[in-house]
Amino acid sequence: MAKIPKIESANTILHVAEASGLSPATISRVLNNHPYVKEATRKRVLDAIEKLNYHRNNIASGLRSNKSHAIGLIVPRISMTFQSEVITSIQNHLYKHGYNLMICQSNDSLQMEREMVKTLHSTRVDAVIAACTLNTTDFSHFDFLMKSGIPVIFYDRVPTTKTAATLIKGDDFRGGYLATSHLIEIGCKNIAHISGPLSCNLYQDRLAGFKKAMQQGNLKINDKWMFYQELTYENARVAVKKMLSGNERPDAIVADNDTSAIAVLEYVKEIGLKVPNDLKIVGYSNDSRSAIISPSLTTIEQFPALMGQKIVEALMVLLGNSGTNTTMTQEPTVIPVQLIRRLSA
Amino acid sequence: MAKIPKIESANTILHVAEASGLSPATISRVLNNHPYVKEATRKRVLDAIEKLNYHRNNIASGLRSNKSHAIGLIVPRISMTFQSEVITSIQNHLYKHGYNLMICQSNDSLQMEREMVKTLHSTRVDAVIAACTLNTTDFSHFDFLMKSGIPVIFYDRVPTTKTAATLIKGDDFRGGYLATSHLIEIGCKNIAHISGPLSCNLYQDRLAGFKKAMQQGNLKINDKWMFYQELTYENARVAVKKMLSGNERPDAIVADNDTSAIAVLEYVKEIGLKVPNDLKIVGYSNDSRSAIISPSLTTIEQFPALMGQKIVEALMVLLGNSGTNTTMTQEPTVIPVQLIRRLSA
DNA sequence: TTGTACGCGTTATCAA
DNA sequence: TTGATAACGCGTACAA
Repeated sequence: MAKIPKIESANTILHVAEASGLSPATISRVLNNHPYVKEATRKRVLDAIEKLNYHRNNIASGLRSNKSHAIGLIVPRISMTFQSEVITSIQNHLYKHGYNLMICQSNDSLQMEREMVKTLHSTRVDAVIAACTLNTTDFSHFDFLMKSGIPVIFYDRVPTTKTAATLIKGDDFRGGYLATSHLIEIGCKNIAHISGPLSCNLYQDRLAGFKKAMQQGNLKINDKWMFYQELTYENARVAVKKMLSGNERPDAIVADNDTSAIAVLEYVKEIGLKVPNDLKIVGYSNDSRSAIISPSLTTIEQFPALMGQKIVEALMVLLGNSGTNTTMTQEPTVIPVQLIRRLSA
Repeated sequence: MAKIPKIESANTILHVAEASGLSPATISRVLNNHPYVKEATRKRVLDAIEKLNYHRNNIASGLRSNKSHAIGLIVPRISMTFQSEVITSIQNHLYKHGYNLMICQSNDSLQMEREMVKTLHSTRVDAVIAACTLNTTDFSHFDFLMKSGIPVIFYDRVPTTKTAATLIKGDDFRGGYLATSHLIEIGCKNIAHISGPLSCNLYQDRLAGFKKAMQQGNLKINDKWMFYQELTYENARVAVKKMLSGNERPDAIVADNDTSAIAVLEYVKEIGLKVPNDLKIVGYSNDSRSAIISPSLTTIEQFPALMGQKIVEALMVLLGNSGTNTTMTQEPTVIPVQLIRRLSA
């Protein structure tokens, strides 16, 4: 037999009003830090609030004021290292500004992403932050939010076409460039590239950086060494196997994430080649595994915590909570990247 | 000059009612899948909803029905591998049941945790899921939620004292036991232990498992080899340095997380000892790094995805959404653990 | 500086 | 099976 707990239904401003001998309007004023409240009155109200253990009902408040103080976040997968670090940062900063974070993951499904936009609209979040799926090339489902007055910030995976949304992205061009030109500087001539799918801006930009460095180094790109694929461990393994089975072998590989670079590194060790002597490898993301593997992996740091901070700063401007009167630029905010040199290249 | 976007203010059920020539009440019935709506009427409503691109205002709905369809989550840090995998699982399962996830991180601060309980109460979440801070020994701030009719589920780091909340925990006793008895089976006699702080149930239980295995193996516990500390890389390094600088040296170390085990492994390699020959090491959590490091790390798998699933299942029972009529047991639900044997032990 | 009265959009109750 | 009406708790225009 389950015991039925006695539920104290929550106090309202009416209770506080009664307890303090004031009107509900005054209570509301105190709660919202209105001017024109006598200090003594404020104190009386705060005492009553304390005594009754009153907590504002944000649902009712939101209905009236049209502000939920919740921010929606759509993300492909919470547990991807880079994403989880951005999210950690976003949540910490948002909380300081009095906003809550409502989190949705699309699992890289475009259909889920579309659904979640609707859900977040229904929830009347004050804004939406989104990192899109790998295959989102049409971003029009987000227009609905903006038309309804809900600002949208895209980060990491962002639209390449014109949009009214705010964009915050890593410097993927420079990341691709740094990785490649580092290899060239240390003497590589035959550089392979494991890229992500070009439907996604990230990999377009990294590829452009790769090409730029190759061109500057007067190196030819060998199409047999270029792979465009989802960046899984298995795919990378297949790719490197192919590359190393031909007559000509690359002397270096640039991979667009650390998972792929790790797959390469492990395969190469398995078949008895030495890294970096026989083959040099550069990854992307500075995943926690990259410092641990041996030889440790040279990779590109993306500063996820900084990205989270910039996202929230931009959001506060959009929501009019920023101290500064900054006008939003239409240009994307670009988060820097840095080559972390370790032993693999 | 920023251009002011034209904001279409959202349609309400009143608009839908007008467009379909029905009353708001009927629209609401359709939205909530009430019985007693004629099929033809339902169709008429759905058409109007479609035409107007209507989306229910969950804030208003929540005010009236006293259900926000949001679940609060309090977690020490989103980006810890284990936590982020549990969260991923929780979010995926919750979404299927039509609930949103509002996420807060305490950064292992008890004061933040207390604040967040209040915030989530104000938000009128339908339930709260919490993994507490390392130093939460008094859980009374959660009582407030339960008194207000908001059920609480603790997972991973749970209270050891009696509580009305639902508990879902890993089998930490067995994890500690498996790690230790494995070492004993392969011949270790002098086993050290790097434990977390005993304020936390996790480490109490793992320690008890350790002791049980030691006792069964007729092995003596050497107090100089027992460390109780926050499980950081640096702390573990200091600990192992101390252990290996004495006259007697352990032949194996059980660490309560993989970060500590990795710190041990790296230090031991630095000073020229061989793992597993000179020293055997077992970690805890099956962190992604543990398979990558060399030698690869023997560790304990905790099945975070399963834990997330069980959390949501328990929640649906508490919220009365479960198909089954299961009565909640008062016993904690225990998620199994498994020894992952690799090369370090 | 404070109080009165109304409305936000939805759902529940009751009556038809 | 459907409609009229009140209520959820709060914020704000307006009056005092």
